[in-house]
Amino acid sequence: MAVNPPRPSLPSLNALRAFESAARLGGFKQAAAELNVSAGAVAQHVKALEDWCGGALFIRHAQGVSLSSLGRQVLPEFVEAFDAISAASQKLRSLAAPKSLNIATLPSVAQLLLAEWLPELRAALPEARISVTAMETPPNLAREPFDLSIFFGREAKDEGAILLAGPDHLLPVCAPSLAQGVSGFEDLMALPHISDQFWPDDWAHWAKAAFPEQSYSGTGPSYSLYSVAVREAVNGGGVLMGHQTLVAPLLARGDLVPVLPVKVPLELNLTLWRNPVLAESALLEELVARIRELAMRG
Amino acid sequence: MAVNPPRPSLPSLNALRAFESAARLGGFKQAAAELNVSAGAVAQHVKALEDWCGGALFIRHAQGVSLSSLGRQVLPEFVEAFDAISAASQKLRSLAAPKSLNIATLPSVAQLLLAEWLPELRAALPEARISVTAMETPPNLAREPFDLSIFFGREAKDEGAILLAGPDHLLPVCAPSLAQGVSGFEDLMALPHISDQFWPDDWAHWAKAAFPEQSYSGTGPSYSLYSVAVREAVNGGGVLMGHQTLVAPLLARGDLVPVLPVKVPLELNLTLWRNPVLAESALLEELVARIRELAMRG
DNA sequence: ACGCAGACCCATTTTTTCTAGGCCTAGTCC
DNA sequence: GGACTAGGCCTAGAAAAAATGGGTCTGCGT
Repeated sequence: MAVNPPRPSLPSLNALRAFESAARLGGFKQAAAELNVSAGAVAQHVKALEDWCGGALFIRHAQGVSLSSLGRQVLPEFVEAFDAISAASQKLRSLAAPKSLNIATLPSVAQLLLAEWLPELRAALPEARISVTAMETPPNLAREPFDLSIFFGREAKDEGAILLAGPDHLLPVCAPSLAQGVSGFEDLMALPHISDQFWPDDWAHWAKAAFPEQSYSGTGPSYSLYSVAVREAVNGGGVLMGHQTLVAPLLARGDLVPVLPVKVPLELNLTLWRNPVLAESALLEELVARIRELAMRG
Repeated sequence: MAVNPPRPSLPSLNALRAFESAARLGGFKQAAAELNVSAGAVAQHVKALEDWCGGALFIRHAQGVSLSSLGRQVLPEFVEAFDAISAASQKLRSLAAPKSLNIATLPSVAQLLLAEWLPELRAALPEARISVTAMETPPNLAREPFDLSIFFGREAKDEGAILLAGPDHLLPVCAPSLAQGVSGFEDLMALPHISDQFWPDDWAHWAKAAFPEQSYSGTGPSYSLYSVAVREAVNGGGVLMGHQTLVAPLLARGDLVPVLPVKVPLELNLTLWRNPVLAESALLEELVARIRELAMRG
């Protein structure tokens, strides 16, 4: 008795993080996505925290939750605290491995642009260790361990955002051999339409903007990786609805050609974001400058 | 493929906490005590963190560890961040249950003083829910969920410290019946000496200061709980080396009497600490004021 | 030289955490 | 107004993480 009775303690850090995430993003589901767990796990953490403090942090509605007044009062502190943890971890990472530069980007950008640029980047920064991580959704740079991210954004007005290319355009492209004799919408429709699962509406969007009077109902093979779709197009497997930003190197090289000279602008700009919590680093500066250069050139 | 590839993520919060604790306290063992786990667990967490960032955070010596330069660079950020987490949690607790007041104290203080005071405290603060948690070592109020702590301290110059009683004194006490006819050191030595395992040197200390020319080699029953020792003394089981601060109520009531009129001062002051991270609270103010009053009176 | 303190390593066990799938509720869309 | 859907809740069981414990190693201080 009285040896080491369990002392009351603060709630588990993971529970606090689940609360912070759910409160900041406005839902257990979004928090679950951010934390890479199931929504149920988040719900359990939040419940544990509510049990600990004895008050409700969220008001449960049939569709979603909203912060209770208690939750609203404490949220800012937790956001700041977890921001501080993340920032400290990032600092630790960058101090421990100052030569390693981590880039997060879309699989398509990684395979079609970065793979193109990397030899030159490596040559320009021989001492750096550049890693590329492909992902579908942009990382929260304040919370995930990357130095840079390259994604398509609507407008690059966030802090640390750098426009890499003007508005993206859609244009149908295919292998040179396949393009011969195609001169109008009908000809184009007669060919197989390659599409990508990440941008499933590209064909419809292009058709509607380019040939509003025609009705488009396309079918064709679809791929989850844009680069595979591109490869198929290069191999003569059909016509791909090309994102100019991404297929530019292949157009320049002549591997692909525009089928019809009709470009449709999109509200997507290839944008580079720098991690806002990281300290200045000459190496990183240099990498950013090189990428800008390469993007401009392409 | 490319569905949801595991994204690199920040290190686990528990690993970061283990690092922070070990670095702040200067050893895995101390960190283990603070976190209520074994030292091996702390070592594993720290190792995981070192693997994550790829650098050593501690330099291992045969006896203990010391911070590496990397560890030294990032420690302050982590300390601040975890302080912020703790503060936010405390705020959550106090907002969710504003009427509950948690006091941490020594078992002896809880049983001999607080138990004495509680009826009056409850009467003075009827709406409050006062909880008392007994523990051997003072809590880190910035990190553990208590509003107040009451412990013996050398000098109350920390922030938030309030002296509850002047320097503590040792004096031998026993039941009135047993005290009769005891008039000197010899008489006292002839009686059973009750001692407490938390302060095992009380008798020797008192004897050396009060009767330096005599040699003391005492034996007698020893109890892990001071209050049990006190009860034994009240029941006539022997002479207890009393801490004046603690036995004052019993002396006042006549349950115990001084055996010899020889008090020896100690460098221990019963001190009350207020949680430094908590916001102002009228209820807490009132409780502090009442406790001061009761302590002064006793 | 010896004993000791403190940390490491690793297999095992315990605890925590996560998932899966069914249920419930309230908007929404024919 | 009935079906559908989104978003959370609950519970059991599975999976993963963390903790323990004991054997080992290394220098420091007697």
